Amino acid sequence: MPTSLSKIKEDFTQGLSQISRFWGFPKGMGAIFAVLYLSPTPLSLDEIVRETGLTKGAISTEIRALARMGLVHRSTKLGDRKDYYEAETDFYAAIRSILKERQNSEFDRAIRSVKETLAALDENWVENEEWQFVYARVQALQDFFDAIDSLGKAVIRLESLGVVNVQKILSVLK
Amino acid sequence: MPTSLSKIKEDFTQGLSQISRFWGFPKGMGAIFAVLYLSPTPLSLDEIVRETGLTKGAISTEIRALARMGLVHRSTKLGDRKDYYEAETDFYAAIRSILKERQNSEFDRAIRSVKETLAALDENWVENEEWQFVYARVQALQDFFDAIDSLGKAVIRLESLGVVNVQKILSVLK
DNA sequence: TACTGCGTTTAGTAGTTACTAAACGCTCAT
DNA sequence: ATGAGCGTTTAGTAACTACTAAACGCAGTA
Repeated sequence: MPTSLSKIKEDFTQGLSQISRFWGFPKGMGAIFAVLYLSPTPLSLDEIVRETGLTKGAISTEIRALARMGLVHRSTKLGDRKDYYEAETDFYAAIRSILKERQNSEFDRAIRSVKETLAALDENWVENEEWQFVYARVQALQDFFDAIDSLGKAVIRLESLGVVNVQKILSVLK
Repeated sequence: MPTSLSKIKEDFTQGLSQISRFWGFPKGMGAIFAVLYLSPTPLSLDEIVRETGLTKGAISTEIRALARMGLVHRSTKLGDRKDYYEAETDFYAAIRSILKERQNSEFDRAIRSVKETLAALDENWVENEEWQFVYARVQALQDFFDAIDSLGKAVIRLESLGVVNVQKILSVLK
């Protein structure tokens, strides 16, 4: 017995909702993106209301967040007062946009605080065991963050290279 | 005017708390890890109470989560009924452990649901435009997840390769 | 046996979050 | 002007989360 296409779409939307929630975003955000992503044409706010069951207000605020992240784009038709929204399909571009958006966020300030700890330790150099121990540990954490950061920057360049290059990276790491 | 080492430690702990919260974990979890990470010796539960200001109960539950993730290790001394905890310093090992722990989590089930959508589409093949469109989009998302997954697996091998190799990767991508 | 010192579990709570419902303001058409 | 049709903002709420305080269980010891 075949499953209907609309049922499949619902399941897909459900999946993206959970993924969204896992990453700390509202699940509605994932649902909105899913609906747009599976639509061949840009959708109006009311159409999204119909597809997701959310209210206009919620969608309005969440779609603004999605747009800031570069995951959806807003467009208009001439002689039509509605806004229309469509999903970004280049995920690497979206990631780059998200990371840029995040630039001055809580996250980066937190990461930076580790670097500041290191600086504070430098300025208050004392020649004792505890100091040396703390310094080494904080330094090690900083190195780790730097490594992750470098890799992150590498990832967001994948778009211009094509996914095939992932294999190249893996072969380097072998 | 020099800052005291204990003040520096506090700031560091504060920073890790925020990082922890950003990743969707309780901020207390970050604080506990920070305290352990900056301690040259394993600490007892009561010592962690003293350093963090949290209650035993909270620390008890959160340290269990940290242990599951491989971020802290529990040990005991002979003839001492206390447990002692210390931080994992090999972050790549910790990441590997976290990903393993996550294996059957909500996240993986969600990711898997995309693959299931693809399978459902395969089983209900119909030769029309909408079907083809949806199939192509879901396939593209799946490809993206696969690429990220490959990179993730690459990252957790960095430990055995040394951070230098990050430069190698970057040069490949250049 | 009772006591002491552990870690754990549980009940309750303050704060946060993801929403809804509805008022609002803006822009265009009449 | 007035009204209709948009998106946005706001006030309120139900559900959830990260904690606290305190009871609990379970050793080893006197």
